[in-house]
Amino acid sequence: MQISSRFTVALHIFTAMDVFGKDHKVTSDFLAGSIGTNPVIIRRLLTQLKNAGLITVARGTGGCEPTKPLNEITFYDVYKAVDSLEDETLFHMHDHPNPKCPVGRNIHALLDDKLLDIQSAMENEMKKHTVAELHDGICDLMAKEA
Amino acid sequence: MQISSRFTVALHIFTAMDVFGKDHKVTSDFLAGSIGTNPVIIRRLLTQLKNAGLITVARGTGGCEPTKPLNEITFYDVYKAVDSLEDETLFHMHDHPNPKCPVGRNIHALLDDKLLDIQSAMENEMKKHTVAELHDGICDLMAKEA
DNA sequence: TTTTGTTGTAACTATTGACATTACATCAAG
DNA sequence: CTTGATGTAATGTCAATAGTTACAACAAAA
Repeated sequence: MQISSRFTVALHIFTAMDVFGKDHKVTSDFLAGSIGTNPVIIRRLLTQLKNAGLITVARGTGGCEPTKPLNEITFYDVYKAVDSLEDETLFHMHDHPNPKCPVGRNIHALLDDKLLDIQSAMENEMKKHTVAELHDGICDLMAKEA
Repeated sequence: MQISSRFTVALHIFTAMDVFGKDHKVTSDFLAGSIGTNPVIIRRLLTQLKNAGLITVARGTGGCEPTKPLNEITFYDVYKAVDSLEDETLFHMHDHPNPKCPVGRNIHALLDDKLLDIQSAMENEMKKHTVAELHDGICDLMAKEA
C-alpha cells in the first residue's frame, strides 16, 4: 500500500508558500489550483499542519505561512502532521493470531522490534530532509525554465 | 496509511514453516488456524510467495516449504513478493498538479529523488533482515515459555 | 479406480480509507 | 454590512483489503 498523497500535497503547499508567499496571499483556493484538487481538501490539510504548529492560517482575512524558518521543518514533521496513524506503526499486524499456537502467541514479540527498525530507518531519513531543500530545488528548476 | 498485513502474515507463514515443517504438513488450513484468518487468504498469499520463487507449494498432496535457506530470504524479498503494486513507489503523488503553475509543473522533478531516498532507506533496512532471524527469535521465545 | 485431502481460483460481500464536492456558518477587515 | 476567506458537516465515489462460499483440478493413497 502506498502512503497517502497528503504528504506530497503538503510538501507542495510548503513550496508554494515559499515561491508565492511574498507576492500573493496563499489561500486554499490558490493552492487547490496549483495542486489540482478541491479547496476543502486543502483546508483540511492546512488544519492538520496548523495543529502540528508548522503553519499559521489567517481566518477571515485568508492566507497561510510557515511558523518557523524552513530549515527547521523536516519532512518527518510534515509526514507526522498529515499522515498520523492511530497506533503510529507503519506496518499492519494481523489482528487475531491464535493464542493456542506457539507461533501465533509469540508473533508480536517476534516481529515488533524488527518492524520498528524498518520504520525508524524510513523516519530517520525523513528527518534528514528539511523543507528548505524545496526552496533551493524549486529555484533551480524555475531558473532552468527561464 | 499502513502497509498491508500481507507482509506480517507472510513472515508468520515463514515462521510456521520453520517451526512445524519438520513434523507436520504445513497446509493453508493449518496456517489459517495459526494466523486467525481464512484459508483462501493464505492460499492467495502462498501463490504470491511461490510466484516470487520463495516457496514451493504441493498441489494435490498439500503443504509448502521454502525453496532456499532462510538466511538467503530477506524481509525485502518477502515484502516485494506480497506487497508489490507493479512499479509503484512508496509515496503517492497527487495526480493533477497544474502545468500552468511553475510549482505544479516542477513538483515531480522537485520531490521524486528525495522521496526515493526515503523509500530506499526503508528498503535497505528490509534487506538487512533475513527470515533466518525468525528461526532464532521464535526458538528463544518458545524456550522462555517452557 | 475410487476416495481423500488439498490447492487454485472465481464470484461475491463487507468494510475501510482516500479523495471529492456542495453547502453553509463563522470570521476579520475594509 | 459587504466581501472574501476559513472551518466543518454531510454526502458521494472509488479502490483496496479482507473475508467467505463454492467448486474444479490435482496427486497420492486406499
